[in-house]
Amino acid sequence: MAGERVFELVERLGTLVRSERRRVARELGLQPVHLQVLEYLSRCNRYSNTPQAVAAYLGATKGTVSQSLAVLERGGWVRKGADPADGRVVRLRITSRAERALERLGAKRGLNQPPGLSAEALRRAEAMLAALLRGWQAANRYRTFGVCRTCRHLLREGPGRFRCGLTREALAPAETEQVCHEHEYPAR
Amino acid sequence: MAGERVFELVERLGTLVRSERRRVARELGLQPVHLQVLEYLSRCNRYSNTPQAVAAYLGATKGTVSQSLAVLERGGWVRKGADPADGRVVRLRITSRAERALERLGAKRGLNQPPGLSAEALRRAEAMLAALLRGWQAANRYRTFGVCRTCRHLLREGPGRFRCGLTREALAPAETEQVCHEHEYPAR
DNA sequence: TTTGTTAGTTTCGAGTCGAAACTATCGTCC
DNA sequence: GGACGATAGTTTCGACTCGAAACTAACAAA
Repeated sequence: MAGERVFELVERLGTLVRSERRRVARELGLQPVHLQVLEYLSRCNRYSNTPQAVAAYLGATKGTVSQSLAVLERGGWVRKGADPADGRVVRLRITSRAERALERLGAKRGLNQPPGLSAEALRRAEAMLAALLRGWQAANRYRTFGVCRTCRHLLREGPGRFRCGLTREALAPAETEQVCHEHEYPAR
Repeated sequence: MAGERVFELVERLGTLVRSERRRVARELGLQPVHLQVLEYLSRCNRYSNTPQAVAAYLGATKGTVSQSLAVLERGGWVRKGADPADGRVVRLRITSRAERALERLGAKRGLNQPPGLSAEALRRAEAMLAALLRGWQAANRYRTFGVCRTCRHLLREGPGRFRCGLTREALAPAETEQVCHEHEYPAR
């Protein structure tokens, strides 16, 4: 069956990406998972920077994430803060040190792009992978972690004026490009 | 840049596949990596069933793999044997117990195929992913771990008659569908 | 006020992982 | 044939992951 083969290819690609990440993480003296946490926190919006959201994103338990965050905090990569509205909630922010590290990493990552593929082929691959991801996430009821721009809850109130239909809060245009743990694709 | 976005999508897909694998592994009382090892050993050919090949496949060090294999052997999933020609080499075989477990797993995996994609779309996705994988592997000089059928070393000596150009040995048709650690795509 | 829920932390044991030191075997070169 | 170097694996160490379960604290509702 074709789905089987696709599954396998994604696995192999995943192995490659992972071993690449492992290499980079070691350079920074971090575990691969730490890098994933930092990458997520650097791209998520203000509703999604909690330990719980990180756990959902990684598909790990909250206990595990709690420990990883402790390590990251000790190392000066992440700072924890209290939520003004809810005393139970912890708000996570990456430090400027982590930001700089991620920037260097992003610059490097641009270098190891798959060669031998035209820009057009890359665009098609991107669309295909996105569809694949949506299908799988829907089938397995995972959180989708998309950006607001593609979310069913986003309200467009005018040119450059946005609002989240869930929280009723206004969103800056730049914020609609961030990842949200409440993200849902529109019903088709 | 488009490559960046593709990289990200592959990562997200990888996370999904991994958390799915974690679930299945836990059912069997195994670590996710153990499952990967068993899957590899069930599909590789007779040149590729060594600890070193497993390490290359996983992108891990031989020390790490050695420990994982010890765990798998203790649990009765894998058996080690000596190589008749080279006293340094260990040959790995999965037990019938492991084979049965993988079969049940494969049957299940068929169920969680991405829905909402036509057979044609799946075929295109497959080709796209394969090209992506080849590009990345070539760029980073990773071993490709393809099946003999797609290898530059495979010699076709007649209908249903094959030979490996590296080892000079004859290969049964079924063997040309197995994964090899010496695999290389033809020069383009 | 009690009861239940939610967000996080802590603890435990088995295992991962890389690095480095180590053993054993195989080729090669003189 | 013996020395040397390469190769295949194993072992050891320390920091960390991971899930499960017990736990704390804050919130919510009845």
